[in-house]
Amino acid sequence: MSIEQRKILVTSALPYANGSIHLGHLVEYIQTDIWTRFQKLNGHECYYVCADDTHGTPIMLRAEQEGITPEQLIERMQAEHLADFKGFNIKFDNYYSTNSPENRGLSEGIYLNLRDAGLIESRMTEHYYDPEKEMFLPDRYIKGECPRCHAQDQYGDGCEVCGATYTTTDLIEPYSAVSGAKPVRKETEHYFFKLSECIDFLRDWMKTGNRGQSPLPAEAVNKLEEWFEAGLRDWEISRDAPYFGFEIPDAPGKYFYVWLDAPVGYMASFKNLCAREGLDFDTWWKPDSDTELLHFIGKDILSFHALFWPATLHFGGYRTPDKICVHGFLTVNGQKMSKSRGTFITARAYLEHLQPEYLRYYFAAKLNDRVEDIDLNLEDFVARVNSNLIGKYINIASRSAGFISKRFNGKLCASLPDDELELIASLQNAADDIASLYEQRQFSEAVKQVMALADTANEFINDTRPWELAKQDGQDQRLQELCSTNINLFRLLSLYLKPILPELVGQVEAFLNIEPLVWSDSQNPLLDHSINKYKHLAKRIESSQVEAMLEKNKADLAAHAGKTEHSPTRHADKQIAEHPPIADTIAIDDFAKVDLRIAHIVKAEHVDGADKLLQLTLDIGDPDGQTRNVFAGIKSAYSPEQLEGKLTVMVANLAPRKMRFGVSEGMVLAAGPGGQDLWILSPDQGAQPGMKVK
RNA sequence: GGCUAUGUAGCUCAGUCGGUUAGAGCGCAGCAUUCAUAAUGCUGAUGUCGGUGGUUCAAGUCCACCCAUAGCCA
Repeated sequence: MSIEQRKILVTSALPYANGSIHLGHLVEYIQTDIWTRFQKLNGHECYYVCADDTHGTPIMLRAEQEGITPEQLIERMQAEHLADFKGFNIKFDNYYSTNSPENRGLSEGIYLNLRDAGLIESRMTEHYYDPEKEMFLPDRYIKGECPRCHAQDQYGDGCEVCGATYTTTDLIEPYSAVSGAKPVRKETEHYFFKLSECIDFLRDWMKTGNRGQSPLPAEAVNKLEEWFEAGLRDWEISRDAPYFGFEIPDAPGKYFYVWLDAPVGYMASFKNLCAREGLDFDTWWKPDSDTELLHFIGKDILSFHALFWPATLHFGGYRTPDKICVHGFLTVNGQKMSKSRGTFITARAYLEHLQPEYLRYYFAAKLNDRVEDIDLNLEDFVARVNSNLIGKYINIASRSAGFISKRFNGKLCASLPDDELELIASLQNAADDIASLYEQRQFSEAVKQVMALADTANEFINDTRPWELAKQDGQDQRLQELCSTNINLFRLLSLYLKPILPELVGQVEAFLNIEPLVWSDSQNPLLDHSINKYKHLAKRIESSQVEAMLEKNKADLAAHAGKTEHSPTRHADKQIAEHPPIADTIAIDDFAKVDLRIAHIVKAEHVDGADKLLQLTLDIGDPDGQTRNVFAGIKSAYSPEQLEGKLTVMVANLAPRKMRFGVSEGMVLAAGPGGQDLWILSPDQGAQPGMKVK
């Protein structure tokens, strides 16, 4: 394949410096890494840059809680992140930090350009303020009572129990999740980016991109149409001190909101690389640059990358991205990753028990160019790796190499008969198709095609029966031809898998005694060449390894419970606060007012139209056999089947409350911050329905 | 609640413009094979295409509603 050399800059979303890398993150880094490795094998000038996203309130508060500076915290997290990425053979050309001089300079420059273009405006706005902590609070740090269903401890943006969405100011009895203090409303000046004025540019960019092609997948275009339809709101880009971030140049005491400088971190990381490698930054970032710019992101941060980012770039004086590659989320065993189920698997826990390239292979076998969630089914993972990678692919080398080293001193034939050359050619001819699948990020289809070629190779070996020739006199030459053919087939398969399995194929190259393979090598068979003695290249996964990983992961999560809050998404304001402080002291009489009873969950069912609720039928030992009907906001943590038959504790004398779906006659007790991290209480064995808890 | 997606064999997924009997890999069963750290080949069984209703000569595919899963609503 002779092609013009392209100049391509690729990024993955920046991981937030407040949490560990987990398998969900890795979908993205592995996807990006495979794509960039493929481009490099194909001879293009391709750079893959990333950085830690280091600013924002959660970092500031966590550092404070640990008694260290934010700089110390982000340095430690960056080292952790880098070790995890290295463990999975993610090869960045540069990995940097948003807390860098380059990023400060670029962010300030973009801001000033936007200001000069008349797109920055300051307005007085009212926000919640924590008088004890003396700081403004992001919405996620305000909790209170839901204005619709009156559930307690709900966040400022929506109710986990009834699913209502509202704004923080609607909360009843709000309190600060940082200090527990009652927040006050306070006016402050904020800076806004007038996104509303960018709508024509964005509509146009969404349709035709930089080169007449939409930079977005169809699903994302739909989503943007929806946003355009609703009209774009201006974007608040400042935060008040105290804040860990960059101070706004012409506004002392005001800081850039973390999401302003985070994507600029892509540029900053690249600028840092330019300085090191002598590249010209402007060639890549000037308006109308003829280089390519691609961002790989998860579907959760589409708005930042498809609205704010292109608009800030365009009006800030830079080029816009050519492509936003959007992937879905990772589920484990068909469900959202969950700490309580032990499926919130960290990169570290995986690496301690399993080989990184097996996960790379599994993800590759499922990834495509669409915004779809992919599932890590652990049983399927074991079966698939063992049967495809070991049984089909590695086995081809293993069943041919012995003859070559024992009988022919490691030497491959100098020439092959036409039939064998034809077979090799049929694999060579697949190179273009497979390349185009990699290019289009259809990795699952690429893997499928490579595995079909591996099947062809195994069929060939079966049909030609080299092991029989080995026992016959005078068949040496034929045996050598066949085994040389098989080694050539194996070499081609290895090349085609190299973007996915760089480390394993590195071992293959050592075994074959060849220079690192590049894509164009597919067209030249390996003949008249000495290979090294075969050492087994890869081992099967034992399911016990997976179990050990889950155990270890569970133990880690338990050890860190309450210390670090993870979030399935990876950015600042999604992070959840620490435990609320202990409430005011009460007298025993106050407690005695609460009538707690052991309840038997007779029935649990989904509620039509409710996002968070399960309807429970509870038996609390009523002599007439009367049961209680309770709506509990625990759907995100439990399925009905998990609950039926269980014993739990309920408040039996709570005033019945009319909810949208019926009357709730009490509440069940549960602990945890919410979402999947919610655990209902259950009594020790022997307790009977109706017993009073005292 | 609104929106964007997804739902096809035990598992993981293909399925183009609506067009014969709905496919693949894995797993499973039987046979063959023993070069291969147990790996391979051949043969075979397996489906209420999430549900209901509609459009059509014809629906996995188009439409409406519902259910489930995930995400977004800045």
